[in-house]
Amino acid sequence: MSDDRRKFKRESAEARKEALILATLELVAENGVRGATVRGIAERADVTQGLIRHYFSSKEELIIAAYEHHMTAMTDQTFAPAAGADGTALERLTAFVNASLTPPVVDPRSIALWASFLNKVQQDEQMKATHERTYGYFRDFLEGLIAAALQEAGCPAGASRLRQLAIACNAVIDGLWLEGGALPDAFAPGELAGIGRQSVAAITGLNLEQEAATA
Amino acid sequence: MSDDRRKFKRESAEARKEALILATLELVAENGVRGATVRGIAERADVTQGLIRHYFSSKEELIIAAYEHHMTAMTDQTFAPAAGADGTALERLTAFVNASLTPPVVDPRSIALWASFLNKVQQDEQMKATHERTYGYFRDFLEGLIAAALQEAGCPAGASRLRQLAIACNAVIDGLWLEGGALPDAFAPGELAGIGRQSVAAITGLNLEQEAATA
DNA sequence: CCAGTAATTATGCAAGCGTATAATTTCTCC
DNA sequence: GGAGAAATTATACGCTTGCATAATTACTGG
Repeated sequence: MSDDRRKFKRESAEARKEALILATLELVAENGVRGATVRGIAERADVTQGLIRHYFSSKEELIIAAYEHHMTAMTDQTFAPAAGADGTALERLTAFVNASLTPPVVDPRSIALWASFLNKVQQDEQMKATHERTYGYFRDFLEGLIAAALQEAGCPAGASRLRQLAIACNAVIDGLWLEGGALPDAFAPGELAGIGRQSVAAITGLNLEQEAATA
Repeated sequence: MSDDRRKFKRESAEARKEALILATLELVAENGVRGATVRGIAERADVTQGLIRHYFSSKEELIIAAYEHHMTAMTDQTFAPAAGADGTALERLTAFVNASLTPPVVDPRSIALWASFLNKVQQDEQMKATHERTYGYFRDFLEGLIAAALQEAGCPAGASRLRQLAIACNAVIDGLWLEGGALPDAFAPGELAGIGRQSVAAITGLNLEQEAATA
């Protein structure tokens, strides 16, 4: 009948790698990088530990792959809503703030991952490069949005002031992202994004108080 | 002559505990909680590993003691400059922002410690309590300063708005603290505090642009 | 100055770690 | 349908870990 006596099923390299990476991210978020053991990851992915070595030449390599996977997912989630060239610069800035401060970007698991990876990022050159590239991309993108919105509003700013505005707005967004992830129940849905829009508005002098129109 | 044949020196319980805690914080900042091994800590404190068990009944207990030590040091450094009742509320708010965004509060090691402890904090009840108490104290204190400064300026705010302002200002400070600690060379001395003052000013509508007068 | 006691070191143990390699099992192709 | 190849499991090794306990060493009080 339905009792399948097979002891395992073969999967494509892609599917297996992804499953292992997802299991790794779960355990890293829960127990940190060192707490994410090869045996634990294998169990979470429903395979035996030997298989990990078949797809990744070391635990280090798996960790790096997982980190890159996570960073890509985060940037995709953040940038997609604001990447469309349609709409005014102000609308795109608003969409960016909103996306950065609502799920799935705001999420306890993301905070935990960010914290867990921090040590490794500071020590491993490859991870450091990934981190700085992502971070720089984020801030430059934000600075570009602010510049365009200010231009649009008829009050363009110099390079020095633009840099300061981007640093400040980036900081509010980061800080709110952190608070929302660390204390998920302390804020009503949408409250964080609302405070974010108001703060960015106050700092830049722009008016992005209203919710972004959904496309 | 000066060749002291003694194999070790006895120290007071206080001094030994503090030395062990400081060694623990160093290693936790460098390698995370799991990477701070009993043997590593003992070596860093120039003792043998057995001594740790003599002063702390387990590694867990040492970690908790180290966390509490660190949190106390952080709050002391942050609150001391603004705790003096002298000066206007605006001056105290300014001093608070400055203290939060200059060394030794802004420090790569603090960020590393914060990240390393995060996992443990979310799992251990005692550490969680310490964390929430510290965090709540920080935000309530900031909210009080903002309330007093607004009152002083003749434009008091309601409870709901006050809460939002405190959340937003707390977020900017946290975000800048994070950026300054993660990228210590990206900012000129005092630049972070300057951006912090400007941002808090923009968000609250207060005017704390000038540096705080030193007492 | 010398015994007693507490601090400190020295040694050992069981469990868990990452990694390596051999033994199986599943699938594909002719 | 059976042989070859690749995926997966099974087993083992050396090392590190936290913890326990015994053996030393340094200090103190009479």
